[in-house]
Amino acid sequence: MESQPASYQVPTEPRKMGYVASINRVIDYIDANLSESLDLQKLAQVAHFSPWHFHRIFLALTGETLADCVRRRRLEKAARSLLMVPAVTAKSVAFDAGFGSAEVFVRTFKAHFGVTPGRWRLGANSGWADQRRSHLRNLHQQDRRHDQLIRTAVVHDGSMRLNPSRSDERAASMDVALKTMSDVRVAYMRYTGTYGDPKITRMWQRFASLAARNGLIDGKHMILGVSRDDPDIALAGRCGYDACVEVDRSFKPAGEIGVQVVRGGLFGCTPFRGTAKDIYEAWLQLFSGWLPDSGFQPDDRLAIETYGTGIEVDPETGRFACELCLPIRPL
DNA sequence: CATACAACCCGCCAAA
DNA sequence: GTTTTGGCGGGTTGTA
Repeated sequence: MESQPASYQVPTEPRKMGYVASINRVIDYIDANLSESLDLQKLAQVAHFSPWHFHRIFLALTGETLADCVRRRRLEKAARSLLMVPAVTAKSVAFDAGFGSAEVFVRTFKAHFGVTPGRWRLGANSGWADQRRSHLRNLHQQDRRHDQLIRTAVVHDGSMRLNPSRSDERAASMDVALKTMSDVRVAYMRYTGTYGDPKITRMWQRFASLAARNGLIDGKHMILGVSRDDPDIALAGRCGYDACVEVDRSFKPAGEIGVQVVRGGLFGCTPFRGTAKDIYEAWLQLFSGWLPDSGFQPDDRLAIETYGTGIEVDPETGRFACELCLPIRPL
């Protein structure tokens, strides 16, 4: 996993699941309350641990401290806002994301992304792409089994900047439907890492069998995948993905499985068929191919993959079908 | 799980 | 006017 100070003991399996649930709950809380003040006391309270104990657990399992996590989530939100809403001043973007002053915002932004917010907004963020690439390389040099993933991820990285013409062709043929979805209460299992990683497929298998055992895959409950991050902005290895299944009020979180509400609203939806490796590029098509000329702008809700009420994966090819739903609002 | 302490970071003022 | 940098005190954080 991540590099950790040697003195920390990673908790043993059964207990670890409970910790994972607390950590997920706290991360959900952070993301939902970025503009509030999020100090250690408050977050430990959310997790029902003493500040000291929770700080230690969080660091051991996520590889970063709570304060670092809060700061990073704020920076990532601000970075998105800077690109998404050009009319708003950098200062108010900073306050929206929960920074206490413009000065701190500029300083921490530059320390994290390597450029000032102003330059980032002007599109001078290619340095960040390089940085993410090299970070990805470092991650996987520690783990040789992922050699193939490096290649695919780097190719994806390059293709999104270098080849706009091809996406234009496809945009014309892309069929996108506008849909309004309501909020959905779901049970979820969370993955944190790199999009496109085969570990996500394995998590889906674990999650599906668990859900089936609990009678949740019954042709009535909706199955969703939720991408929690923009891979162009979040550091490789820190992108979140939740495998979700709809549940009613009576369902209680247990062990590794948490409960959250996936926010509904207006989405631009397009059907997808392919393997887990292909899905990132399909998202890219929707985002950079369809969205710019659609008359809509991205909304800051989470992007959703809907799988209907059952998942069918071709055992031969690994192909599956779902619908990609991009949160949008009118311009 | 608590205390205690140094380092770090935030928030503020000034200014380029 | 907005964004960015520099400098500084006091509070928070990280860890022994």
